[in-house]
Amino acid sequence: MTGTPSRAEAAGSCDGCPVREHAICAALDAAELLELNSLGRRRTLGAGESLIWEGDDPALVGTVIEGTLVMSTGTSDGREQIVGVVHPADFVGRPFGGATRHTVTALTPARVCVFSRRDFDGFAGRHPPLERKLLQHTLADLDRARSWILLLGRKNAEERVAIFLLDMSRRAASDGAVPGAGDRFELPFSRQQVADLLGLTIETVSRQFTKLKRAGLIDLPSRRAVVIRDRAALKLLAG
Amino acid sequence: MTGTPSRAEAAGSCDGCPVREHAICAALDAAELLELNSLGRRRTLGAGESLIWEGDDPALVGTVIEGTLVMSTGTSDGREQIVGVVHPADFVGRPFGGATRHTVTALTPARVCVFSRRDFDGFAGRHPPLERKLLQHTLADLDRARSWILLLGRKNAEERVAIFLLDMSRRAASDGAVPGAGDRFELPFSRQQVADLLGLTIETVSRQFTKLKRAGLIDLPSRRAVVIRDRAALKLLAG
DNA sequence: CGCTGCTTTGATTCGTATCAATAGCAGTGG
DNA sequence: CCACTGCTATTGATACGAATCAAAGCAGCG
Repeated sequence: MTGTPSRAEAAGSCDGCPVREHAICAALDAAELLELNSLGRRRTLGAGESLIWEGDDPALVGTVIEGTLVMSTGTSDGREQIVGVVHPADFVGRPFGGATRHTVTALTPARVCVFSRRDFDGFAGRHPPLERKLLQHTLADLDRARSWILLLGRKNAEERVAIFLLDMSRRAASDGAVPGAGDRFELPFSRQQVADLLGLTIETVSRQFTKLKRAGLIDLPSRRAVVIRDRAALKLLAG
Repeated sequence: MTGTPSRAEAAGSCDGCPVREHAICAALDAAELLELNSLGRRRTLGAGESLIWEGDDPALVGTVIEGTLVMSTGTSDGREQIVGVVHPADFVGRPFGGATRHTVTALTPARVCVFSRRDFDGFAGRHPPLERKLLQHTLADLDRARSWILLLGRKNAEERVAIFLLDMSRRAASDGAVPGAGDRFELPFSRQQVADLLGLTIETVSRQFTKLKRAGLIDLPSRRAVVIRDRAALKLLAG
């Protein structure tokens, strides 16, 4: 999807940044952007690499430029739960006090525009439009978190997997270059990670995948690839 | 806890408002507060009464002055899930576009300071400190939603109930007039509502309550009353 | 070609839901 | 004051879905 970064982008400027219009930065004009930019830096992450650890302090915040990341927590006895998925243009980290509660890990190679919380808080305080954009992003995150609560509280394994696949498909369609896409995509998640996201075990996820495949609703050409064959039926299962 | 409302408060002014310092209004000075106040009105709700319905539009937003409310959604086949609990000083409703996704219902008699979303959005846009406060509240809500995701995704019935009771106890202690309180409190929830909150059935909740009672960790003097007898043990169960 | 790690599949167990009945409490009217 | 009613909560028996335990299959990679 991304070609070679332009020289300006590589050098850490915001010109040609693919999320310029969608991230909170959209609230800033060129001069302000330059100022904010001088406070932060680009960070590249490999798949599996973590940006922030649970309980981290001094904390980092930032905007995802490229790649998919997850926020996760564990219970004391080792059970894991993914509590949020972070996509390009999403904001990550916890501004305004409070220790970071989650580990943030890249699932795919990723680029993030990061700031120390201190710097970011200060800058945001001087730029209300930025805070307004951040508020809007946060409200959207909260909506997503709440539908996830419904999924985890009241949906069974089949419904969870159906919802997950439709969700992934929608996202693939939205940022896919090809307009007709969305029916065929690569998951950024391993089976275990899908399980950690849906509050299930890897075995249950696997079984549900094969069940959907056998029923002809989806196809699984490779471990990470998914093809939606019968979206309507899938939506029905999603409840 | 509340005496007779002062004449000013009854008339709809903010003087002596019990959440003046904790709600988003804390960001405003006297003059601004007067202006905001002129846009809204007080609404009194009886227990069980709803303030906002799922898919509502024209939408309402506001600040809870007194009482406990819940935000809930249901699946098409009638399963219910509570996706958020709203306490005094909390903000409720969805500003900035997007249809309201949840029904908001009072569990106890409640007073809410309400605005039309349109009016509120406009006012907020002209008052950055208010938006900043709202952002902080929203970030806190998001944190709470995410710990709830962990609970629903990875905790068993016993852990869920233990966490719930400790949570309720903490809240009772924080707004209780008596400083030594927190070990004895009234639940604003029926058993069914506890079940809807914890993603369980009423029978499972009841069984866990009796189990904790028999184990001597809690006491249940009446349907809604709870006494914590062994907080340490309860914390252990909470995981 | 044979590791190594991920995924699928199978057998069984366990926790919670479901179904069904009883018990307790609050309100109502005799 | 007590029977009656309706509602909420508790308790019990059983069923079912997902977890757990265990093994085999499959891809990527030295």
